[in-house]
Amino acid sequence: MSDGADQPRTRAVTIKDVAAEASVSLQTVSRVINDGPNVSPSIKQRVQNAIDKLGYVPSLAARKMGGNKSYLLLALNDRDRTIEGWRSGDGTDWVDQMLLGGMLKCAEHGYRMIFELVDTHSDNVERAIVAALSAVHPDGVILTPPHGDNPVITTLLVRKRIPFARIGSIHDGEGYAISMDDRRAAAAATEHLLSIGHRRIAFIAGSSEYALSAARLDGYREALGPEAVDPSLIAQGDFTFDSGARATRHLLSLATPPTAILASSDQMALAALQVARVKGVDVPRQLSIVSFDDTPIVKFSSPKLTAIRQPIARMAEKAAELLIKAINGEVDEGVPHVLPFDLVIRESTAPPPLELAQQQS
Amino acid sequence: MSDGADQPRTRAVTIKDVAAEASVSLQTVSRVINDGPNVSPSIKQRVQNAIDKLGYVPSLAARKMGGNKSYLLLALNDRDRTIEGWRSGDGTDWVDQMLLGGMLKCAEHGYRMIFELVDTHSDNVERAIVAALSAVHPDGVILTPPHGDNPVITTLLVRKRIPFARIGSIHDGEGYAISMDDRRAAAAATEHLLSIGHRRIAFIAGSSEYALSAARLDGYREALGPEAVDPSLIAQGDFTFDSGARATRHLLSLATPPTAILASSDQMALAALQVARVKGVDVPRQLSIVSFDDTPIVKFSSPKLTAIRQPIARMAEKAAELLIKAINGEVDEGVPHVLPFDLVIRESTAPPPLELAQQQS
DNA sequence: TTGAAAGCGCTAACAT
DNA sequence: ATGTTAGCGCTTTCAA
Repeated sequence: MSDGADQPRTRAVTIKDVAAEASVSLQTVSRVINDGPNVSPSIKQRVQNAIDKLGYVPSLAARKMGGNKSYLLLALNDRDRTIEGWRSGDGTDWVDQMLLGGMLKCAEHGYRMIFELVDTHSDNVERAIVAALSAVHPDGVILTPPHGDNPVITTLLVRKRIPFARIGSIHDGEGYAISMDDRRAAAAATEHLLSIGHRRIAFIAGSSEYALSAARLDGYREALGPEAVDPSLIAQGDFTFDSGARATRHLLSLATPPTAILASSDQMALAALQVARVKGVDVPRQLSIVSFDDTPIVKFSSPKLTAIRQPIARMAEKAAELLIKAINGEVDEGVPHVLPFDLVIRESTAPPPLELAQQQS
Repeated sequence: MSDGADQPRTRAVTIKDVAAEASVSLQTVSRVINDGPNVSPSIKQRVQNAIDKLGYVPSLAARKMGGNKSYLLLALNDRDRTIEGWRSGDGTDWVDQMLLGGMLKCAEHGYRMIFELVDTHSDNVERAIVAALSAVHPDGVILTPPHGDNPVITTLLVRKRIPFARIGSIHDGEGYAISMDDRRAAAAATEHLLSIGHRRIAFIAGSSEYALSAARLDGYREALGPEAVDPSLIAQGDFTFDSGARATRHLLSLATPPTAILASSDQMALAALQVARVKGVDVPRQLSIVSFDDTPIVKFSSPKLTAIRQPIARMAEKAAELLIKAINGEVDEGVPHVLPFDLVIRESTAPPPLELAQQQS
């Protein structure tokens, strides 16, 4: 095997080359790159020309070594949950949406987002995080559920003085809390159902481990009006398909079954749809269904599901934006950032059967 | 705002600290980290203890600066296509599957995968790639379709002597070609349809920009047998839903329409399904549909689609594995690596209507 | 088998 | 407004 000394191997272009080309010092080039002060327009132009001519791009590693910035944001996702989602092909596009929002925003500012999985359930979460931080040296960290609510992680980050954002985390505290208004979203979905005539609206709650589950339930109650809440129409689920199926079977077997179901996740809504089909209950004519999250699959079911759309990309974008600002010293208030959601009305919601609507009101 | 000089800010643990802790030189620690030769077991153990005690993890940036390895693999994806997929929420999990295979394999070997988008259609692809390479200095690059077939990119990588893998690229040449056997897969799908009695099997081709489109068409032709190929049953698509809908409308309006359709992508198959529904054609009783890719959504359509499953995760895994080996000098032959596919039979395929089957055979 | 010295490409602090 | 110097945390020589 020829040991490639045959070609003069194009050495990488460094700041030195640019400095030589422009006949200035390294430092001046560095100043131009970093948009630093005290560079005369003419020299700046000269350096810029050299950069363009040589196609110079600074090495991230070297920048990190020299200064104290790595131009890296680290996005931490739950390992088990993420891998399980990928393996099962459940159609959840959480990761994609977060890359969409996060990567593009980072790129805008010359940053890069490193995506990493962390095993939360292990008792040495701390070690795992420290390892990632030590290896990557990110300028900021993006925490996704449920990491944003893990005090081991947040206090570690605080101690290390690394700015971080908590996506999907509601409570305030250290780091930027970024979420959508789950309460209002549930209320909006409920109001939509009320507005088209439904009165017996059931709610399938999500796992109580997540703060947003309670928020959604609150929104549902609020929209209904306290006096109109029928506890028998509130079922407990855990976001999974199976739990949704179980809850729906229960609800539909009630003496006076609901005319609409608001499910706290797409999987549970899809389960409701399937149970309804099996029972011969027509959706949406006999039963309306609204789901939460709006992952891709709900657009491909039949009927397509009306859903609350979670603004994941925008949350990731916001997180990146706030962190980059923080890194540059533009400190933002620690106020929770609540992003708008969408209620996407598709085919799974319709007015209730006439006789039932009358009988109820 | 208090300016945190209150806490003694935990300085990062470096190789120096480990050396001091173990009372050895930096170099010895470096040797232990890199599993280098000439370290006595006792010292090695001592150093390892210090590493564990201090929770030391080497900095990627520093390693890159010192040596010539970055422990980074760069995965290049098509910018427009990827973003468009993310924005539209089309349910494609290409990126997820590639992260699944690539990231986990990288992690096994202490590597990291950096995911990056590149605008292929721009005339300065080269500049974009050079920029990414200069910034990241990856030890290897993973090219995804259609990048693996872009000579501008591959020759650049060859010139820079950066090992790379071409996922979904069939032809041999520089870099590791990793693909699934698209020809055999299309043939297998066609054979499945033949075996349950179909004779008029239509094929919706994918965009000719992709080499695999031709391979799939070849497989279809081959399984059918040259003499049985009816050119009017071959329609051109470009992987998108719309193109699939157009092709299907055309096929179903033929004087003697097909009893089965093999579509080169899930989106096109889903489109076929929808067009059939609109036209009142029952799937699978009057029309069978087989799709390519097996993204999550095809499991949630009704009927669920029979599909060829692309082993994306395994291809990414293979790519990472080959590259890491190459980096460590274990050169693999340049032989194309063809990975196995699955034909997942679900609900969208069934024997053709009896009268048609008879009339045809 | 171990250690010491040099340098990777950059930035921060300090000149000028 | 520009240049010079000293590292950053490692690995790669080379020396012992």
